[in-house]
Amino acid sequence: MHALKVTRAEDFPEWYQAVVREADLAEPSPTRGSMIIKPWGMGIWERIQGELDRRIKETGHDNYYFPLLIPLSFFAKEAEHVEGFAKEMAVVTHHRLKQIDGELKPDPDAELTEPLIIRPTSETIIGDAFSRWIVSYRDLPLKLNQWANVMRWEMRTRMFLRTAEFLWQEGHTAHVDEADAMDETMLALEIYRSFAEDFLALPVIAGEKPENERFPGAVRTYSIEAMMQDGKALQAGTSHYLGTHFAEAQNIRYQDRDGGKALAHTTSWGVSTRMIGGVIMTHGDDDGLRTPPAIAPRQVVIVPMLRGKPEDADLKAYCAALAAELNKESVFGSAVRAFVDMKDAKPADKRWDWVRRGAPLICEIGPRDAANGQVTFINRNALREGEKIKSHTLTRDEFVAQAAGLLETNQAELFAEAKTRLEGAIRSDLVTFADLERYYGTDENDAEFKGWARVHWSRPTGAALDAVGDRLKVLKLTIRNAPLAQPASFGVCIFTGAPAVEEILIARSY
RNA sequence: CGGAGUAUAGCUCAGCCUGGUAGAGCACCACGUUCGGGACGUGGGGGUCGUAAGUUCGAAUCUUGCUACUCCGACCA
Repeated sequence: MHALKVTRAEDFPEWYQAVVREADLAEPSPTRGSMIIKPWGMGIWERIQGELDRRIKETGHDNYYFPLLIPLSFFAKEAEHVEGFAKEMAVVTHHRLKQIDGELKPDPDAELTEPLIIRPTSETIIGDAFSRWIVSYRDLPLKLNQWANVMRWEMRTRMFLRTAEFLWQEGHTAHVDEADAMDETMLALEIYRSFAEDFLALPVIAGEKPENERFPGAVRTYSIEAMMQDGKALQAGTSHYLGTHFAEAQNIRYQDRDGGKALAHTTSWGVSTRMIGGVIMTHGDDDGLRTPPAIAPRQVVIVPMLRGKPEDADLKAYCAALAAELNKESVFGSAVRAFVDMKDAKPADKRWDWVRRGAPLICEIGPRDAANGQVTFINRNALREGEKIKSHTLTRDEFVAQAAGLLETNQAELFAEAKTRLEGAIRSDLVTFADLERYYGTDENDAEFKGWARVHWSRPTGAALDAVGDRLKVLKLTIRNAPLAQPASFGVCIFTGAPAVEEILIARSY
């Protein structure tokens, strides 16, 4: 009897929805396509924010905040960029409401002279600021970051993975030349890779996106790709080298040493609340989420077995003291986050609430534990032995001394498990397109687990690349990226038979 | 935006075919019994059946429009 009604094997999308709901991560909101992020979900995002913000600042970036609303005319300047986002922009056109025939409507007399766009991303308005702030080569590099919400009017939304409004971090930088901007692009990508692996326990493959998957307006786009438990790929972060496209569109020029005028080279990079979706689909099980300890808002949850009797006072004191001792320990560079769940509810219910949320260590302390100076706990990573819940008992001193180590072990185990799955599910023996068709098949009802394929190709461009995309689309596949780590020599292109120049990852994706 | 499905209590759903004025389980509240672990008994609160219109003496039930959500696709970071 699992804590969730749906299992991953029965229906993966339903299971995902169930985890989001049952783990108290988020719920659908009355606003179309948007979600209410609940405490456990927001707590996870706050941990992601805190650590990533630290790493971003550590590498020489400062935080700024730009406005939510962007003048429409700003988008007209970069053709590819506007083409990429035009179909999903929310537009603000009025500044007043009025009762008309008993209905509250935008006041026709209060139409804005220029419509405002709710930012889908901030390149344009930040570029405008850059053009004023950058005068000399001495002003470069300019390395900015902002934490913000953005809105893209998506046709089909899914909690955390693709919502109309989402939270993210967007870095924007300007540099003297391509070499310096490319260094920055790769630095951001490496921050994401190491952050995902070290902190979220998400093994990822970093690489360059093919031409047809680039960010609108980018010269080169890089991504980190993670593998979900259904074998699909999730793009968990992106970094773009924008060349001088935005500099040209927005006149970001500087005076160089020789007194000449030159265009700045810009970059942008971001990760969003989508990462939480990746954590769910990587680490969740049929009892809910297993939250990686590094991002768990509460790492050790203590559930006192209260019985509404006078002895409860002693038990509460014991639990409070235990939490205080744990809080003095440190793990992942911060204090251990221990919490006593004093909610007036049945202990068994509280236990299952924390199991579904995925608190890494759940202590269930009864009067006998308190009397004997013991701690009885379950480890969310190894919740069951067969069908039965497995509980452990240590002395209080032992538990306090070992807690940080247990959390670190759990973090490492989650990563190792996901890494093994990732590496075991990449086929590199598919060398012809027929091999690819045979493996992925075209049967609509084929629910068998399919991982990724790592294949050689000749990097076709333009119409030839579109043709490749069409052939893959039949198999519901897309090119994810060309991993940074490439072999010394190549075979032939799986699509054209021409000599290959690169290895790429192919997968079904979110 | 196309295809399919769904919409009845906080949640999961029954009732609809064959129209007669609202049900179950879980959750919630009270009391009691339990108590090293998703306990049990008794009692109780809670729904204008997504929405609008039509047919009818009478609509959760039949008809039509609309809306929202889920899944698949298209689109997309």
